[in-house]
Amino acid sequence: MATSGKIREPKQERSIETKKKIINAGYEVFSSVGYYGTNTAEIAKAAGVSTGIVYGYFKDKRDILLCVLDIYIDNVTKPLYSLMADFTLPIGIEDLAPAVVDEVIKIHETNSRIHNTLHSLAATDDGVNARFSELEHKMTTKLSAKLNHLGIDKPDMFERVHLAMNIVQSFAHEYVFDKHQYIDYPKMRDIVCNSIIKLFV
Amino acid sequence: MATSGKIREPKQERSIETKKKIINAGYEVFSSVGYYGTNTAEIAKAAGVSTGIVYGYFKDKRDILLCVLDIYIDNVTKPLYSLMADFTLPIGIEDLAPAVVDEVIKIHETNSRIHNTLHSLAATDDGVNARFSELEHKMTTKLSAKLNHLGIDKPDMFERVHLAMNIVQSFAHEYVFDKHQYIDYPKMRDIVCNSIIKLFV
Amino acid sequence: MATSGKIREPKQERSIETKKKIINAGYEVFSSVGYYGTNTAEIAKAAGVSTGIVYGYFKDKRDILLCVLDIYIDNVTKPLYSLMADFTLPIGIEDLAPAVVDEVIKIHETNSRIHNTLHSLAATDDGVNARFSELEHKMTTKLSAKLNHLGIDKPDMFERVHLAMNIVQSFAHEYVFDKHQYIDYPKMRDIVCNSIIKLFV
Amino acid sequence: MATSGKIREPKQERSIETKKKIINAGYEVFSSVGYYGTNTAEIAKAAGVSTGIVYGYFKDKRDILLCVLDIYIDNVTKPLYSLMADFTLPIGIEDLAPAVVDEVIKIHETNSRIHNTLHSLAATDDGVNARFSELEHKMTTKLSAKLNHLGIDKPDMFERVHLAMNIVQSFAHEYVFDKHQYIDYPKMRDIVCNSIIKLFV
DNA sequence: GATGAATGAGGCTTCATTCAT
DNA sequence: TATGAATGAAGCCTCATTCAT
Repeated sequence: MATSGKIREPKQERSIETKKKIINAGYEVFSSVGYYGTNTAEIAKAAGVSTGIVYGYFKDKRDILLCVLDIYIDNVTKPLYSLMADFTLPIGIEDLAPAVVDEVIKIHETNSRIHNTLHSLAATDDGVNARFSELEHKMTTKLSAKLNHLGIDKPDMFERVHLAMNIVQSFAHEYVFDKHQYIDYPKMRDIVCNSIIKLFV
Repeated sequence: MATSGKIREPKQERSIETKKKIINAGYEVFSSVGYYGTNTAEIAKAAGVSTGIVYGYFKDKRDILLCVLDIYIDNVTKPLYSLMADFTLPIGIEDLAPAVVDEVIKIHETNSRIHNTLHSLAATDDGVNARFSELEHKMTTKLSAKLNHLGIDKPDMFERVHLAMNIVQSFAHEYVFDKHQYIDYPKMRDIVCNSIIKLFV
Repeated sequence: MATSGKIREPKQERSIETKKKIINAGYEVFSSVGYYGTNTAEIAKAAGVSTGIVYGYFKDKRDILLCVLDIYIDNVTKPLYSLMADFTLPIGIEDLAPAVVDEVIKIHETNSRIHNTLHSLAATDDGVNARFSELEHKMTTKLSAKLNHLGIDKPDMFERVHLAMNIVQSFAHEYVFDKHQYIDYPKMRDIVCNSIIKLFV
Repeated sequence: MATSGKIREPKQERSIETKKKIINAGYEVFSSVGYYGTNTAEIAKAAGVSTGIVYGYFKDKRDILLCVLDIYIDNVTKPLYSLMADFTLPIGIEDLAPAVVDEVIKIHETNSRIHNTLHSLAATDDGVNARFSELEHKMTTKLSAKLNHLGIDKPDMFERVHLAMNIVQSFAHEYVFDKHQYIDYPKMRDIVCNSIIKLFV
């Protein structure tokens, strides 16, 4: 993040703490009422700081969002990377797929609301959009490499992995929000797993 | 839908035309800069009318959006229903899937930007969200019935159809925005078709 | 009412009727929600005419109010003049005062709400204010003359009559709105009558 | 009174000062052009502050008015209460009445215009109306008690006191605005005093 | 005369951001 | 650093009035 001269890059313990508090407050507030449904005063209040100081740490409101996005990306990637690290040979896609699906659901359960907010903004904010793309790119690359490493290989791996990710993500979203009463989500989960498996066998 | 007493329910040619102009302007403006990136004055200007008259036809800014949403839903459903009507026996899922995928891509090419805007709002607007859910429900039901009618049957049809729709939709989105340079979208299209086919054989 | 060239002074039956309908509608609407609580469209609607034609008969919104004020003044003065005409010798202030008080109450019962509205505007509208002053002036003069004619005479008659009118009016207002629960209004009426009587004996 | 979360309940010197400035500006502006004849921007300007900060201290425009009403009530009641406190035995209604009348005139000379504005709104605003009623109630009660204490007693005291107040008030109003040229106000004052005296002897 | 659609100025209010302390 | 009061641009909406038909 290119921070202009006016914005402090906090070095001291206390400052770092304050900045974190604001980001966390932003995370909460943006999660529950969205970016446009809130205002900086509320974020400051939720963080337990004054309105003014927010602009000591952030260039503007969007800058807070960008930091929240960083947190979100961490929240999403870390457990997945960690899960991937746990996969060791011998393991087949049959075991891998459900594990990933369930993990993504778990991640979504904690982050679905901020996901919504951030995703909403990707439509109009190129910066946000770019980060989502980058995230997908990284995940695709990492996952492909991992699968390859585990002996799972097919032509057009990027395309398959990417598609798999799309499927899992849109399913996790539905699952968490439990949008449709006519859908049996546990059953759907099995079908999802199966579809993914079939992508790699 | 429920228009209060103050809102004109246009009967005359001229009124209907004006209302349409505003909705179309809303469609354009919301498409290009999003709901929060614009204001009623700009919509009015784009429609070639005064600010005031907008409130003669719509309760508020959101009401315009809701009408744009109606248009969007029409734009999405009509060609699909029409496509479905064209499917007649004998036809297999192998032919059906690519046709649907290509049609959805085509639809998305015209409506992707408004789709983004509307989808963004579903996160914070229950009304918008409900309409999207309803749309998905209707599509799922119709498609299931159609497949069944064509002799394509499997257990858990709703779950399969719904998943298929999710897959197609998220793919079409990617395809249209051509987000990732490392993805070969035509190839991905084939994989998508294959995944869908496998859901129903 | 100096009506500018654009405003028709209706000559035809039908036009006169339309103008009356609008004034009556104004009377009703201004009575129930006040001058600022309404708008010309509502008046037109209540009158069963179009918005546009209102400006065929009236210069502006205020002009309607001024005509309503005329009606109000008629409503107030006519019954009082008629009552005064009924007073014939021999009659004393003891009989006269209660009769007037009761008549004013009766008048207020029908016109209290428009009275409120009009009185409100007198504070900021010099025209309205002037008409109220004129009304009071006329009433004072007429009443003084009548009393004199009936042999009721005192020094400073204008002052006494005017005060008497003030008393009756403020009482009638309270009586109609029954504002204070701790007041026994019938009793208060008797005291009011007595006070007035004492002004002239 | 009930200030929502967003409204500053000023604690600091500076805040209190600003709030006062706005109320005073409201008092002036509402006095001279009425409630509907002005807008928040003008009030802010008159107070020497920005438009925005007004909404830091007040919920809306009406809220300012309510605070102005508080000031008005203070302006009216304090000198009267103070005058009443000065009355000590032995004193008769003959001395008391003129003192009160003159005091009310004095009060009205300073507050007549805001009185007009506020009174105007009582017609359509229940809150304002209620406060006026309450004020009258309090004054009636206090005055009755005081008179009783001074040995002035009659049946139906509330009715008499209330009527006396009405008389004084409507007279003071006329006196201040000097509405009628044909009225000799000093003479009228004497008649008013006499009427009041006669209510209590 | 009559209609009701259209105009556009202006009011109320919010809120990202700055500033005095 | 920190506070929270202050700024002012901008958004949404209303409504008296005009105008095309």
